[in-house]
Amino acid sequence: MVRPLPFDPIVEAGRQWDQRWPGTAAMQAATSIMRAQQIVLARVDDALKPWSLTFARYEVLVLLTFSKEGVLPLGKMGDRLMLHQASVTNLVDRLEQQGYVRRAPHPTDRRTTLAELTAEGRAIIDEATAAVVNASIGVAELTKRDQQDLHRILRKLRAGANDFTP
Amino acid sequence: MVRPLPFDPIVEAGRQWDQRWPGTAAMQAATSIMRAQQIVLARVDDALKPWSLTFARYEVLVLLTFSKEGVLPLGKMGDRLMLHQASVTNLVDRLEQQGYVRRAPHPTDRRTTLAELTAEGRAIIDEATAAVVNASIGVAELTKRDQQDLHRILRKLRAGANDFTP
DNA sequence: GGATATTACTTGGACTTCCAACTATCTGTC
DNA sequence: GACAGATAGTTGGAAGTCCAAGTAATATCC
Repeated sequence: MVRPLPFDPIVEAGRQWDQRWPGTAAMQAATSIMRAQQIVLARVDDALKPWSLTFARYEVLVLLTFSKEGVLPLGKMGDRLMLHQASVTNLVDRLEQQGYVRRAPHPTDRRTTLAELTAEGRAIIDEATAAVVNASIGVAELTKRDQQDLHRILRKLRAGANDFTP
Repeated sequence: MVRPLPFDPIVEAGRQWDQRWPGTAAMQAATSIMRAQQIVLARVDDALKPWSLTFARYEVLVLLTFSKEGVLPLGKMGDRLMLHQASVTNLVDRLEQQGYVRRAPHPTDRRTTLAELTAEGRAIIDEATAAVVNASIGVAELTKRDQQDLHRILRKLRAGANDFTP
């Protein structure tokens, strides 16, 4: 738990930074992103507690739901979630232990492992999503306009990081 | 390393989400924040490699630089950096091992531990900051206007999370 | 003044992320 | 067809984050 301050620490940091170094606006933007991520993560994780899920594992389930059969190769999931392969292995390990997902061999490529939604996994997604939506996906304070602006601005960042070819 | 996709995975996720659940804009905003944090973190961490620093530990050093004597209680650093006390303990442990910081007892309150910049810590900050600024603090693609908009929008989120009393 | 509550920090454990190294399998080339 | 290189996934280790519990010291309150 973090105690509230009588001032905005990022604004205050900007004041100090400005006296020494260039790039104050960039520093404040970067720091804001770091902090916003912490907030969203904590809120969504909290909303997912009833299913012992985290945002990371929840995203894996959602992605599987998006695929027709509820089945995807681990590698493809890493690409879509922009996660390292090792992270996907870890998340699928845990989801498998929880019974939400099972591993299955790929029918033709024996290097590939498929992750497949179990009946239970499929059963809880709508419930869990309702909870996440009810928590405004962690961004309750933002208007729809704010949310869209955020997406638009951060898309530039992601494009520059080679997340996709525009 | 993550392979670039032929489409924007967040836009694509929005398309799929929209067919099932409400709150697509919020989902895209939240996901964008999560991904942006990853990008900024990776870039700044990379810029700090020459000093074996990470963004997290670098922020501790910067905060100490902002204080007149280069000395702060660990608890106060946690408040300002919006980090759990255990995280501060961890970061100061590592910075102490690296010789950038040393622990000192508080003159009057024996519960309190102070973190103090060493000469070496003080010596590298400007260099390291130059590298971080040179990396645009991870947000090179954003105009100053974008950076300010981001800060302004995310401030609402932070205010709602009780980071400060406005 | 002494019991109780609060505060400051540390420790151990859980989780996520990454990297580097490793195994297994497939692909492409000669 | 065989060998070199690419690809898929796992493992082990490092880092950062949090929580919960524990220790020590200070504050508060009757």
